[in-house]
Amino acid sequence: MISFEEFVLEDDGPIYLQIIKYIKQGIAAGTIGNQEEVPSRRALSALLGVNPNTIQKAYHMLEEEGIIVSRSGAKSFTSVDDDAIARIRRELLVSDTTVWVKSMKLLGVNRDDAFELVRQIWNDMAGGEE
Amino acid sequence: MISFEEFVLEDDGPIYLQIIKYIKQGIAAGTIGNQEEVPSRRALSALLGVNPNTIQKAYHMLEEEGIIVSRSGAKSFTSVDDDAIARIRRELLVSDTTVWVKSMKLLGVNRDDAFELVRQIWNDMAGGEE
Amino acid sequence: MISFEEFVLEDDGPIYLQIIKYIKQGIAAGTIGNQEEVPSRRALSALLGVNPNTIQKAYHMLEEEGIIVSRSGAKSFTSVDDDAIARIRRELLVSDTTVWVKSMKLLGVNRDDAFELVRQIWNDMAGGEE
Amino acid sequence: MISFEEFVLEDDGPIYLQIIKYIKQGIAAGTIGNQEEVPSRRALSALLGVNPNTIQKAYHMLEEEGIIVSRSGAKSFTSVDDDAIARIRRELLVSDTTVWVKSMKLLGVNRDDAFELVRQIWNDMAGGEE
DNA sequence: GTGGTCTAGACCACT
DNA sequence: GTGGTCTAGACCACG
Repeated sequence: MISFEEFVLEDDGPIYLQIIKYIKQGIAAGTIGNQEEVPSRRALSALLGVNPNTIQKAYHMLEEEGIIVSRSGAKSFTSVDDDAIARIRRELLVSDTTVWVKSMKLLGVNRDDAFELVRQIWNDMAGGEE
Repeated sequence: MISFEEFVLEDDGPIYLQIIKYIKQGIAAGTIGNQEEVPSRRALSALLGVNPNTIQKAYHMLEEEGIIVSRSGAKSFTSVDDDAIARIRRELLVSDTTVWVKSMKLLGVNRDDAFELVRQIWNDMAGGEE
Repeated sequence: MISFEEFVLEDDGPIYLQIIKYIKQGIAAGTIGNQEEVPSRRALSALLGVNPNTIQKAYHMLEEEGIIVSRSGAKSFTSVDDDAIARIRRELLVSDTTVWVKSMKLLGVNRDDAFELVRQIWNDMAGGEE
Repeated sequence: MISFEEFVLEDDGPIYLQIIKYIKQGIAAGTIGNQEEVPSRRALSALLGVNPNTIQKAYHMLEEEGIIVSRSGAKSFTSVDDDAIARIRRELLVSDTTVWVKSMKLLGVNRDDAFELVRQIWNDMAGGEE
């Protein structure tokens, strides 16, 4: 069963996109495996405090991407082979890093200063690889 | 006069927020100084190809934050002292970098691999410091 | 025993309403008589390939209308006198035909062209009187 | 401008399908022409007493069928050439007539009796071709 | 309990 | 004012 304990709802963009990104990140990180059970619309709706329809929209788009499969009346599961995982992982790595690099350039920071800033922040944060 | 040459319109979120963020980043980067003239609503509307109302909305919110003020008829100017600039800059640097580091850790990327990925992407992008 | 051989499941509206309409039409047509046995929930569920709850819902509404009643244990039977049959039949004939005539008039079809269209379609369809 | 004076909201099926059918019938009957203005979402929403989003759904599906064209911020218009009109007309004629024929067969009415019933009802109704 | 669909209301960008 | 999108709540069929 996919856990949403780590999920925090931002008020940045559409909620359904935040959910999609969270699941993709989990798959790319290996936290979410293949044929893993997905929380029901109602359960996740109650947990996150959003409307079931919003969850439905996120799941529906993931289903169109082939990342989860749903059958009416039955539970839903992930469906990701190794190729799909690699594709999702690369997609997230490039998009997130591009956003950050763009921000650094806009702030007039050169690459070495940016790396130095990362070194200061990286170790202060918990979790992940060291 | 504030330049919008570096500005690229994304289809992420509301346009007026993108404009606000661009100006704040410019101030933080030092490319936009104090008492610098802001393009007229009409001119910026034509340059970016967006509706004048959208520009008006962005300027209005910046005025409420005290970041731009209207003087001498129709022209508007920035209004930020050095302390404000330094504060905004540090805030943006830390928050954007923290977001990216968090994402890399979620994806299980170690620091050296993350740096290597940045090196690949940094030079492929136009603009900013080299 | 009511036969469901002629029944075809559409994807128009709620299934339980389709079942109710089918039985009412059968009564109006005379193919379903008074005190005729109704298939068990389980049997009809298996025959139509729909969920037993859906059958239950249809039967429950028919019971509330007094059209079927439960007798002698689990078996259910129809309960309609001749006057009721004639009234239902006339209602269905007039309402369905009125709907069709209204549609033809809206489309600007005269009566003879409408009849010619019916002749083309009537024979292509299976079942019913020839 | 398309008129909705003749439109009556049934509680049969989905509202957006009723709206789609009404517009298609108008096009097939010649009541609605090419390049004719379509009521705005808000205006039709207020007139029919339904949510603007329901109108939006109907219009969106009509746009996917190429029957109306919409531009953001501008009014919407129909877009139907003679071929499209003929296609829509045939589609409605066959589907409506098929429904009626199916109903008559289920009620055990033969073709001649059905025709006689139509003759009784046809002239009692106002409008359309005589 | 499950997933799927329809209707409702608010917000955004644009003319 | 216009069209487009996001979130919300209720209902239906199904296991």
